[in-house]
Order: sequence, then structure tokens, then C-alpha cells
Amino acid sequence: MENERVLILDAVKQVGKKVKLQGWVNTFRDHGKVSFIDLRDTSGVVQCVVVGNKEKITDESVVEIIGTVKERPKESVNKDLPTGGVEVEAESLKVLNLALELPIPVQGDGYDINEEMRLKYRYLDLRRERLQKIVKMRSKLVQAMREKLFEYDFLEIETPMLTKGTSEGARNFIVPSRLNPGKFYALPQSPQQYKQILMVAAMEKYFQVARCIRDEDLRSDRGFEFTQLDLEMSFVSQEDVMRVVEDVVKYAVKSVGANLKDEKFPVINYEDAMKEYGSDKFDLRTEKEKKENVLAFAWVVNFPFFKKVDKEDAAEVEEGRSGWVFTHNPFSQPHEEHLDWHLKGEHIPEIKAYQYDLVCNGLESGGGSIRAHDPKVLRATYEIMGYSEQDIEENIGHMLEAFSLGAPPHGGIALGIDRLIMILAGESSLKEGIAFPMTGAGKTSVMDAPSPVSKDLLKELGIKLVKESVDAVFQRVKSILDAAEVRYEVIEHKEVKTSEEAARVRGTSMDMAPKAMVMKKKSGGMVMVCVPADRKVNIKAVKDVVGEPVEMASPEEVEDKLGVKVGAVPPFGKVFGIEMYLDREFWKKDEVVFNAGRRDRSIKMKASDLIKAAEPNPASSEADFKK
RNA sequence: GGGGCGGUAGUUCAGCUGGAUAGAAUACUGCACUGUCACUGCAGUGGUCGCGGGUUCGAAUCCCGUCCGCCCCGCCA
Repeated sequence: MENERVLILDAVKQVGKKVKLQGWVNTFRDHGKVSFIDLRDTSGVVQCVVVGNKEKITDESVVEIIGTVKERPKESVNKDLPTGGVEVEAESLKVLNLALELPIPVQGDGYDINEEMRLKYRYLDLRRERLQKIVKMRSKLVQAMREKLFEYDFLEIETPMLTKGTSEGARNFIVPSRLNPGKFYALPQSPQQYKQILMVAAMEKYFQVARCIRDEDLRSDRGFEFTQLDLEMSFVSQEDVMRVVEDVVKYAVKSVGANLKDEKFPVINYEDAMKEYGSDKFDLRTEKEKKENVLAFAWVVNFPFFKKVDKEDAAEVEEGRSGWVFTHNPFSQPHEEHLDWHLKGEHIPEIKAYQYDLVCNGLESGGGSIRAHDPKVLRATYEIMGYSEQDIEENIGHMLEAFSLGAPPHGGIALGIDRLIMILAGESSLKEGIAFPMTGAGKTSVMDAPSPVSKDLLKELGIKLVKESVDAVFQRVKSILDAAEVRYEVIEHKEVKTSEEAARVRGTSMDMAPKAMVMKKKSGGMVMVCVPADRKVNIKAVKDVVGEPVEMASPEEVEDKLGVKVGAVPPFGKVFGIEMYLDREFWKKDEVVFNAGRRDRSIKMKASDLIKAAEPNPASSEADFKK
């Protein structure tokens, strides 16, 4: 028994028993002969007493403690700690992983720490109590949604992540296809079309906890990726969908302890909402309810199907070829009594759609609609927006075809999970509810994406960059140096064009600078030859070492093939995937300085480290390429 | 694409109307301590003041440029 790890929450109930605990050092208080460790695991914190400790222990280290659970002496009971009535008297202590000095504090709520630091060290940030609670709450919420949906006989079905881009709406994130060079997949903005196709596929009730991805500029509360509870049902009315969704939402939020303002969500007309609140995203809570973090859900219904294009909005002008665009979703079904207008394209501003939004505490929490399952109706929607026959075919031809082969009436909704979690946790940023969110600049947590890819990979994908970022080659050199674990110094200076100029601004001599000359081989392909910047290259000598005739590449060819200007080519053949020869001078030198992809940056390092990192052809260590 | 704000010990910040050896809290290191619980006491380490250029006898402080970050508008069916 005592060989098995016990959670703190269970251990504290076993007074008198011997237990094995494993967890993190919350705090360590050393009193010489006796010391105290507040040990933390997923279930809680408990004080462990260690007598005669010799081990080095730091905050946030991972330790194993075997000891006996004891009632604390009356005078040392800690009322502020849930487990403060007991403590574990350690008989053995093992450090499983010693933590070094922490880059960010784990104690506290973390609000005052730089977001960039929090995300870079997200694995530390997530240890804090506040985030542990949110992550657990999110898991529980989604679990409850699943439970309820399975009760209703929904099927959980996955739809592709690599799919076809939709031309309207947000910008697509695209993924190059290696097997089809020059062609691209798009990451889904939502599973909208697939889920409707699943209805045509007779799945009747579908749901998915779906990741949606949109390449639009970021905000504090908007990342590229977000998560939706996406569902769709066949043979249903608007009221049917709303009833099921309301049940699922209520069950899920209650399972994480939320209080609802209304047991039955109010249903409000779009027009009334606009009149009453000036917005279709209104907050029904009183001041008191706001303080208590009560959830005030409401439905908004009877939205107009179309709106006039905002002339100020260039994208909408382009989009709405006729001057009309849909307000929510082009796949919606118009109200029965407006169906005739819709098919004929009359009274367009008066056409209402079976669309419903779920709002919560002033935020849009979800939106859905009964869909058009008759191809005539869907086609009419696009005709109203002014799409040509050809545009329609290109955009939704596959949907029209599917709807002509036995499509049931259907409808559904998508609920934003990130936003719901944010509201439930009482947070003001979506990122607090996401385990690994992005920074505002689109950088990923912990890992440093996006990052450049090799020329080879681009070639394989059939992609040629119109203009490589000024920094790309410089960054690639840096990552080679970092990978080789060598030290180097980056010197910033004004832009230079020649080696003489470079040597002058750096205050270094020209013979310290390996000048990278790019040459073409007779058999095709290129080689790089590095000689001191104050010397010229002896083509004959190169030919002897390479073993075939070579000639100088023109500046245009260099820039075209390597993406770097002459004069800024770094002495790193492998950055460009070409063989490199280094004149024997450099195999003896102490230090080297060179431009690396940028004319305003130089890198200074040991010559031996350059050889280690750049891996020139070993045969060149004895070669003299100078003239 | 446009606008606003910021960048100083590991972290959070002060200093910024030019005149230091650049501070505080916390973290970290060492010593002392058998009852603490944010332990305490003593001693200590730690800085290219984002980077580059300029003005000046003198720049963390003023000017120009640049990079990075945060927020907002546009955009997000």
C-alpha cells in the first residue's frame, strides 16, 4: 500500500497512516534542524515536516515524501489552509526534479506579469491555482455538454482540418500541398458545410467540439483559433433546436456551479432588442447580479436575412455584388411567409430568416439557424447577393448538388466555448481560459512559431517567396549557431555595401572577414568559397579542389538563388543547401566577423566555432583559394 | 493598413524638467535557527537602462532611426 502514491486530498483523511506523496514544493521554510514543505499536487496542499534535512530544496521542485499523517498540535493548526489541521511527518524525502530559479513567479494570480513571459513559460503559469481551476472547469464543462448531447442521441463526428477554403467571410489559413505543388488546403473557419452534408448523409444528430481557424488580425480577446460546440439536427424547427441547446447549456453551466438569472431563457425579437438596448448583444443583469457573476442568457430571433452593403466598407462592397449581403449566414432558411419574396428577390430588406443568437451577459455566445435544404432557396440567396451563375457553381455547387439528392430539413447552432469559459471563470480575457493561447502578434505559447522553413522544403512544396523577409537568412544563421551551441556576438551598424565599408564600421580588419563567393559548377549546382575579404578568389584553385570547372555567379543569380544580396551572403553553405569551402587561412585564425543576410548586422565569433557550426568541406582546410 | 502606449536586476516597478557608484520589493546565493506556514535575522550576488546613431564637457533621462511588446480602429459571413 505504502508503495502507491496517494493524492493529498485523500492522504489528509488518513490520520495515523503512512503515505507516499509526490508533488511540487509550494513553499519551503528551513529552520535548521526542522523544516517545512508545503507540498502541492492536483488535489491540494499539505504541510510536511522534515527533520534533519540535508537535501537542497527549492520552490517548485518536484519531490517525493513518505511519511505519517498526523493531527497537528493545537497551537500550530493553520485555519487558513483547508488541510491545516494535519501535517505529514516525513521519514524520507526524495527530490525527483530540482527546479532552478523561476523566470516568473508561480504564486499569485499572475495578472501583473508580462503576457509574453506568461505564455513563453505557460507550463509555469498554468501551475498557478487560478489557471488550474479554469482548465479543470473547461474540461468539466465540455464533459457535461457531451453527456447531455449523448442523452439526446447525438453522434460526435469529426470533420477534416485540411479542407477547401470558403471564398466569403474571413481570410483562410492555407496549407501547401506537397503532393500537389502549387495547390493549397485551407484550415476550416467552421465545420458549417460539412455538418450540413452530414445531415444529407442521414446522420440526423451531429455534434463536434470543433476548432475553427481564421486568419484575421488579432485582438486581446481574439486568437487565430477558437473552439465551438458545433451541432446540427435533422427534421427540426427553430423551437426544437433552441429547446435542446437551452437544455444542454443549462446542464453544462450548472455542472460547473454557475447561477442562472432565468431558468427559461427569454426570447427577444431582434427589432425589439435594437429598440430597447440599441444592440443585439445586450446584458440583462442587474448591478447586483453582475457582482455575483450570474449568467443572463437570452435568445434573439427574427433577424433580417439581408442588409445593405456599407459603402464605407470596401470588403462588403466587393462581397455584396448586388448591394445586399446576408446578416448572419447564407445557408439560412427565410421565414415561411417571406419565402415567395425570397425566391423572387422582392422586398429584400423585409425578408426575415429562421436565425437565432444566444447572448450571455452582453456577449454573443452562439448563433445558428434553420438551413435552406431546398437548392432553389439557397440558390436564390446567392442570386439576391448578385452572384453570377458561375460564381454560385464555384462557391456552393457541391451543396446544391447534395441538396438535390435527398436532403432533410435541418438546422443547428455553434456555441463559442472560449467565451463561455471566460464568462464562467469571471475573466476578462479569452486567453485565460485557453491552455496555450497565442500572443497578440500571433506567436505561439512556449514554442516559437511561426518560424522560417528551409529552402529545400519550400522547393519541395513548389513555393518561391516573392521576397524573403530581410531577417530570414540572419535568423537561419542564428539558429544554426544556437543549435551548434557556440558563442557569438551580433553587431548592429549602419547599412554597408562593401567589405571595406563593413570592416570600417565594425572596426575590424578585412582579413578577419570570410567573404563568401558563390560559384556555379559546370555540372550544375553551386558551391560557396570563402576567402579573406581583402583577397580575390583564384578560380583555378577552386577548380582543383572541387574537381570540375567553376565560374563566378552573377550578383543577380546569387540574389535569385539564395535570396540574399551579394555582400551579405553569410559563410554558411548549409543555410542555402550548397557545399562550402573555407580557405586555409581561417582554419588558423582566432576570430572571424561577417555579414549574415543583412547589410546592417555582423556576427563576430571564434573561427573554430565557425568551422564547427558551418561545417565547411574538410578538404579545404589545406586549400589556398587566394589570388 | 492606421492610431495610442510601453521596453531599466530573474520578475514587478521607481528614477526620465540631463549632473549617481542606477534604486525598491520580490526572487536567487551563503550563514544562523526544532514549530514555521508569504518563517525570521544577518551577509551577499545580480544591470550593454531593447538596439543603432546624434546633441552635449556629461545621456537611463533630450533628438532621429530601428526592433520588440501591449491596446484600439479597420478586418473577424
